[in-house]
Amino acid sequence: MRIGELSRRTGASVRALRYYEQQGLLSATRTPGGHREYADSDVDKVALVQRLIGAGVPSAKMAQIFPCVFGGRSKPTIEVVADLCEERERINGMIDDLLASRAILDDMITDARVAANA
DNA sequence: CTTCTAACA
DNA sequence: TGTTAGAA
Repeated sequence: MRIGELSRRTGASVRALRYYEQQGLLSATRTPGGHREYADSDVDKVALVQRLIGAGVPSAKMAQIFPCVFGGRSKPTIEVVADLCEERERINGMIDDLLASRAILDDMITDARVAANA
């Protein structure tokens, strides 16, 4: 499929798709006319990238942190494992912040209900 | 009409 | 990232 279809099927902008390629997160073959040609499996790859971006993982480091998933055929390094654990910790922090935010909202909602019925 | 590259009020 | 120009 070409970039337009991949864009529609993933929700990622065409711009973002080309950007992912620059970051080494996506590979595409070229048609004789120079157009990018993607495989069906790239839909899932883009979904993963989007998920990681959503989790706050810098796209610049993704290619190095996940060599086992993207292009690089190298074996996971000790440092890679360390980076992975680091990201995990960061995400745990995000989860804690979200829980705290929800708790605050819960209190606000409770107070608002009391005020509304008062 | 779709994609490509390069660049920026 | 969006967007835009000019070309294929």
